[in-house]
Amino acid sequence: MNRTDSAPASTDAPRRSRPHGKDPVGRDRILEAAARLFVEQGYAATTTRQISAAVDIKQPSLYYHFPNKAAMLNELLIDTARPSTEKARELLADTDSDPLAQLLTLIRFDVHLLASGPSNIGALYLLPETSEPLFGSFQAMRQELVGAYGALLRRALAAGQAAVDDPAETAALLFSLVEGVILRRADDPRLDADAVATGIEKATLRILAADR
Amino acid sequence: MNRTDSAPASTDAPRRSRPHGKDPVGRDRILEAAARLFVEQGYAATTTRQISAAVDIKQPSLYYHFPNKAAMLNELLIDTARPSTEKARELLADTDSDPLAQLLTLIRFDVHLLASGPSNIGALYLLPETSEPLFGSFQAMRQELVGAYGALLRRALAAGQAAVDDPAETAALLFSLVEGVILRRADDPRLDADAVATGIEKATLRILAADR
DNA sequence: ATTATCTATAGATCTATAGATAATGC
DNA sequence: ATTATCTATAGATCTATAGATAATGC
Repeated sequence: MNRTDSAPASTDAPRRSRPHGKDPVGRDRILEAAARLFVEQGYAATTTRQISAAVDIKQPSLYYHFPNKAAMLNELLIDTARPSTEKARELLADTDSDPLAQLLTLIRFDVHLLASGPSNIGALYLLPETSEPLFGSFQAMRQELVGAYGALLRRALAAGQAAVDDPAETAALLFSLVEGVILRRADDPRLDADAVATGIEKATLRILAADR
Repeated sequence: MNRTDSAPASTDAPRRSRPHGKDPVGRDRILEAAARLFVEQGYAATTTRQISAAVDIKQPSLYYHFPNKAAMLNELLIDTARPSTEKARELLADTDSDPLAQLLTLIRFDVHLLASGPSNIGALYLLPETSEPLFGSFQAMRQELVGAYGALLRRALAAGQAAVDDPAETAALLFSLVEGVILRRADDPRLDADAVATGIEKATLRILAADR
């Protein structure tokens, strides 16, 4: 709405043109606006006109940056999921470290990702539209992340660092405990990321019977 | 889609008319169809035409049963949330029983509600539209339920049945653990309700340090 | 007379395309 | 010449209302 800034859009990117006397809006500002609206209103309920208004351009101008509305959601989903997936790969590749500590590291990483940032970006994961095949690469990333929780838990069990009856069930439960942050933040926008991270870490240790 | 049944719509309700030679569709079948579509596609993405087609009537005929689309969602939300809220009230009113056992009863009740039934009905809670003021009475029921988790946990702590650092944080965490069932069921439609309930109950006992 | 449907349609969108154009960089 | 915008608009919806009508119950 309030587009009055005249500073360069970016500091390191090569300088671009400035038609109509303003700085170009750029994909990133459009994506930020779309993210906030998608999280607050949902994907289908958010119109391209609302997105364009939020960055103070006309609705058809969006199509210079994106081929369609779904491409915006796809990019947001992948950008949001990527850090977790990369962290998980990195941890899985390191087979020399303490697996329980690695699992806790992954959990803390994910919790901070979900609990920080200006908008509840993880709520994008909960949009019904994400289950469409169009967003398959995002779904694959999430499945990879779930798999990493399971793999790290099995390693911790093999190392005698945890004691649980049903490893698959426990891995799914831990994952949903982390994702529960999205639901909690939706209920309470002022959620304290550190308090939540601490609570989930302690709960994890107890669930794994790793604290006695 | 497949509307061929000719049995009476209901066994106990007073017999109603049958225009056009078919049994009347009735609010309940419409709500079931709407629920499935809202869960699968979201509210905004589901058209009134899709709902009507699912019960084999024409789109405007819906408006004989409901004033508008939002009224369908509102009724679904309240019907879905009511059992949990009533159970919670009932448990809170009984101050003579074992509070930890009561908390576990409430958790089991909610998990079964979310994990059973033909569609993932709890996914209605996650629709972005539910945060609109229009659905305020639903939101109030959910807040009451969250409050009950907190109240029962505090009673259990006072009775020395649990040991946690941060009761408010723990209550919110337990609640999100239960609601996590919605997310797990969205990922895996064939989720085993009993296995999940057992897993969550055990996790709860450990989180509360009530198992040692 | 009442119930539950139907047909027809108004009015309001919403997404995306076509083509023009102003500012910039070379 | 390229970039990033604009105006105008096609075409496809989507929700809800108006009014007609067939089947049933009294």
